[in-house]
Amino acid sequence: MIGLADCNNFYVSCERVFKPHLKNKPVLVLSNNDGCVIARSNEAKLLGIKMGQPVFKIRHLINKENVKLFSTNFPLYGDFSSRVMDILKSEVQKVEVYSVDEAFLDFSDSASIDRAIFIKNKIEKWTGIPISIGLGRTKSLAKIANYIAKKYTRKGAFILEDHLIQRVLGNFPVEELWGIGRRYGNMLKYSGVHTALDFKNMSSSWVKKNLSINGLRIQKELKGEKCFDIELVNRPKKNICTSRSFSSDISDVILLREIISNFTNLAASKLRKQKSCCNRITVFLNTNRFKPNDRQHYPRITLNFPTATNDSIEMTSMAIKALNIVYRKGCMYKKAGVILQGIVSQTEIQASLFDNIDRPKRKKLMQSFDKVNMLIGPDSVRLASQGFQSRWRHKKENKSPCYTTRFSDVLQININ
DNA sequence: TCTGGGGTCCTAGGACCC
DNA sequence: TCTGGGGTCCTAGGACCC
Repeated sequence: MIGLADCNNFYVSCERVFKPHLKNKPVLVLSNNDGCVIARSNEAKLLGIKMGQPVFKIRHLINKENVKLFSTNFPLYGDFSSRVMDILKSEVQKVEVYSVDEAFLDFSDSASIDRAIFIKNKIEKWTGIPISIGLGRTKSLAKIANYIAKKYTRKGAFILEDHLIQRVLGNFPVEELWGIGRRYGNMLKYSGVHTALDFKNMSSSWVKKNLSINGLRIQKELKGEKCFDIELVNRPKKNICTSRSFSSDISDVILLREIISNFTNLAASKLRKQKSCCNRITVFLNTNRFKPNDRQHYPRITLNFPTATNDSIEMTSMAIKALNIVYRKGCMYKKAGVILQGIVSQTEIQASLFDNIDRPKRKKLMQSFDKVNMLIGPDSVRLASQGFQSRWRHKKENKSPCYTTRFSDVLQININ
């Protein structure tokens, strides 16, 4: 059996740990710039607030129902995530950390509802984060079991045993299946496939033709045939992207250079962290698509490095070169980003005959760069091109303290 | 006024090779 | 009548995930 542990309303739950009076109250966590809803408490879901909804469209509801808002606080969520994962790893031998709030667990040694409930309770007691655990023969079935555990059980745990599969699938909406998104969901319903059971009974060749190989795998998994294994090593990323929307529109090329320089440096440090180099860099800009009367421009350009690199200086000058090519004067840009591609391990680099950079020296420089920034804080050492302006940075008006990752934010308790 | 960020995989088609 | 066969690599676009 495979288990899926999934934290309930994860970001909201993290915020509630230090604000227990918000239990049973409607709470939202907002995206960067406090623009969209990215996490909702159950109470907020009941008010009809949707995932991804722009905040300004539900402002009246927020005021009327006294919904509590939080800006994102990723250091806090990241820290809680690793605490939860550590507990899971102490209870189960093989754990695949699937996302910030989800993990697949190998229950092949012993799968019982009591064991699942024990783990769930331990996590809640030790971290304050509520979690649900679902068990099934395959990852896809475990996902379904988790959905039921979360929605229909009190204990927060559920085992999808063989004799239940027929009935459960018959009542499970096809668009809720793992790997079936909105497009496929609509297409399936249009073809008369409404439940997971309908999907399971479709002809495999039709599924393969219309939903490609991955659709076929999902179908097999519903039949109990394992197609996705638990993966224990986290594979290095094949693409690394750093992008942001700005708090206001920007047309100033000098400022855009600073922004692109900052994005490139962030991406480069992610690249070095996983001990990789990249062969290509893409720079893109977007104007504000919600202002159709403004001049629209969505340029993107990819430049190749002569030799795969993870050197911030080399990468930044390439990125700025790219920006200078695509930038159009007079356009108001709302978002920009940098994507690194052609990622290879730093030990497998094809050297170039015409390379004129002193690689060993630069490597040492980057190592010191990273070390200082790790010890003193991000961007303590930076390239001059990164600048010091901050007017493009995010609006975060409701950010909670970093209770668990910053000494100055640690809670103080007065004992009388 | 105001609309997130970071990923993966698959497929088709074009350019190229012998 | 009749115009080969078998590959690789790369990229863009489209689907999906959290």
